[in-house]
Amino acid sequence: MIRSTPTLEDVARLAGVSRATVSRVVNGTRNVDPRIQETVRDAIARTGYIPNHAARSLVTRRTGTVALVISGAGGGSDVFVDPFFGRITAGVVDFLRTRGVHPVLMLADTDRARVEVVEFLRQGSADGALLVTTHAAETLPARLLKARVPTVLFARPGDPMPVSYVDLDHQGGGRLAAARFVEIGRTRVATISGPLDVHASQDRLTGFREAMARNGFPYVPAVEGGFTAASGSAAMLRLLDEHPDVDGVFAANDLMAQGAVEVLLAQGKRVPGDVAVVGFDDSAPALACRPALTTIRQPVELMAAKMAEVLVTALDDPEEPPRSVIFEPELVVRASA
Amino acid sequence: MIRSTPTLEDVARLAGVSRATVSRVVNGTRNVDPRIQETVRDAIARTGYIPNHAARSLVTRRTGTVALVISGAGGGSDVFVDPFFGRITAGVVDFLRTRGVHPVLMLADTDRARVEVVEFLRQGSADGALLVTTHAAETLPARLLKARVPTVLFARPGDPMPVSYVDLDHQGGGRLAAARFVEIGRTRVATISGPLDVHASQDRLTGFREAMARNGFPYVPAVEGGFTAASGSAAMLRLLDEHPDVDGVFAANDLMAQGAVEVLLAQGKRVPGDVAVVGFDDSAPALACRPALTTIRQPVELMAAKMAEVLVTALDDPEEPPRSVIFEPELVVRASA
DNA sequence: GACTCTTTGGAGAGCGCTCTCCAAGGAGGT
DNA sequence: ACCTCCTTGGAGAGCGCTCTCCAAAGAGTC
Repeated sequence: MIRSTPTLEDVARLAGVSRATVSRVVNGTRNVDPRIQETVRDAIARTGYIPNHAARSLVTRRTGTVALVISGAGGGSDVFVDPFFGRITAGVVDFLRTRGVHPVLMLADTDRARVEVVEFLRQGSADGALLVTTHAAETLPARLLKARVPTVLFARPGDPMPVSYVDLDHQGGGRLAAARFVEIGRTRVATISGPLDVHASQDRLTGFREAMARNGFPYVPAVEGGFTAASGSAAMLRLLDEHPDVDGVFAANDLMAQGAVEVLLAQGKRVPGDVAVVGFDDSAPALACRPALTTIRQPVELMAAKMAEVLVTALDDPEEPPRSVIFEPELVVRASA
Repeated sequence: MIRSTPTLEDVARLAGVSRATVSRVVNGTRNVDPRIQETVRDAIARTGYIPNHAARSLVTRRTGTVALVISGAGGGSDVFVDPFFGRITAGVVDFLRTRGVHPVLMLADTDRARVEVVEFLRQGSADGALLVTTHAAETLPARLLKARVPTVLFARPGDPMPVSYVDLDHQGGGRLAAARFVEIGRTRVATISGPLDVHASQDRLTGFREAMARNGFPYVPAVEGGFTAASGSAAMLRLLDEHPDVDGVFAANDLMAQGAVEVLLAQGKRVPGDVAVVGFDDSAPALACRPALTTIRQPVELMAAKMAEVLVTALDDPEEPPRSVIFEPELVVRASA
């Protein structure tokens, strides 16, 4: 028997009712006589019927999927091994699965890729976009907005625009780090910042410096890193060269902190004895590092889940105005500071 | 102007041709007079036309997406922070994007989720499935096969069945590790295996033991771990307790090796001076570990890309018989052994 | 110049579903 | 007993696209 997949029509015929009725029991719209429902369900089971997704979304204009767009500067698919994006994915998937929505993974690392993302959304392959972007200069938010694609960003957009987003109070995070150094009496602190074309990096740096200034330390040396362990090591080397007497280092993420600790240890410094180190994120490397990192916790999974929630809500009510949700960071004291 | 998205019909009217002709120039099927093509393209540009995906796939029976299914035992979305899955994702995305195919992420950690995966595929939401499964008892391959869903597995199926897959020669990997210990003259080696309900774990263990036996070491103590750093530490502790004189440890993945090294160092042993450690995978932790891990490299990205390639090929030619591609592991010598 | 063959545009039939509208029948009110 | 209202099933019109089939016109052949 070469039966192709059964359609609504087949089920209706077998149950002796109309297509509309079968559709009603499948979707639970409107009342259907319980006995007829029974008959229909039976027919569905017997035929092994399953609704065709394309046909359905052709008329409903809904696909039940959203695009999860990762916009790296040019890192390509390397981003997937970054624990930060892993945590985002986890948070997004965790929320979406409860709503029967599926994420399709897209990379927006080249202009060609960006165009493809917009086309993907415009042709209705997904109902909306979750955009994880770090660089302030990213053009995708504006393009998506123009194409009227429901979008929620992870991190506020480079230029102010009417779009929903979730974000962290990065300045607050910087202040938390500063407070820790003050608390443990460090007086010669420096910082390894993230890439300065990233809002979050700037904010962490600003918050840190301002809080230090308010505590009587007008100048905090800073070296720019690239959010990788290697860049953290390099930055630490430079810092040590220019300020050999440094006794506290705030790194703008855990990976860089890890790199810094390694250099410090290799140079015979004790951590936190000689130099205290504070990281940022509280991701896996913070725990794996020796000594374990004191860090500023960013609830990435929660933020990602919220981002998904905001999108799904917006999808259900397109009239809703854009929303922003800002999360608060938290100091996690471990061994390094 | 409240224009809804333009359709083929709109473009056709504007260009003064039929729907079929516009469809032809959009899809590049059949010849169309260059001048008419010009007119049509112009009309497309003027209207901002973009093909509707649902309508198209309703008739073509193709969606241009595949499901990337991660089947964890019950770990939930934590898997996304595991560098192993990150590497798989990277490899898959890297290949698929060159072919204009998009992966939708799905978790199959509960039976309910497994049913949803099968339904998702059956209703034609995706053209095929990439299934990353470790546990030999996973039922999804069989279900997918029964539903006639084009599928490619990462790791061979628990029970032999006509399905395509990519895999690593895990036994060969175990042998490579054994050879290293023999080469550096270790005589009291033990191993921390992965979960034994995972084929790969069994194979690595078997390969390792057999090779050691062939070199005159009939018995290799083994403790079962769970592929996490913590489980590696726990296993090392037990091993040390039962065999205090151990001078070589083969851990079935880098994460566990990392955990083991930590315990060793904490107990005052030198690595590799007193105890040499060999990991498996060659993922990020192998490099981050101090000392850097000597490990068995598994080309995960390549394997994942191949998995995607095999699926895409099968999609284009459904008659093609199942294929299996086995990759060879490689010894990477660093500091720990 | 009549023929066949090739090229290319148009017409129209679906793909499988949802949803609006209509009709039939039963319940309730007077 | 009549009328209105509510409930519920069916008919049928699309949703936007592809693709087969047909026709017209041009090219080539003898």
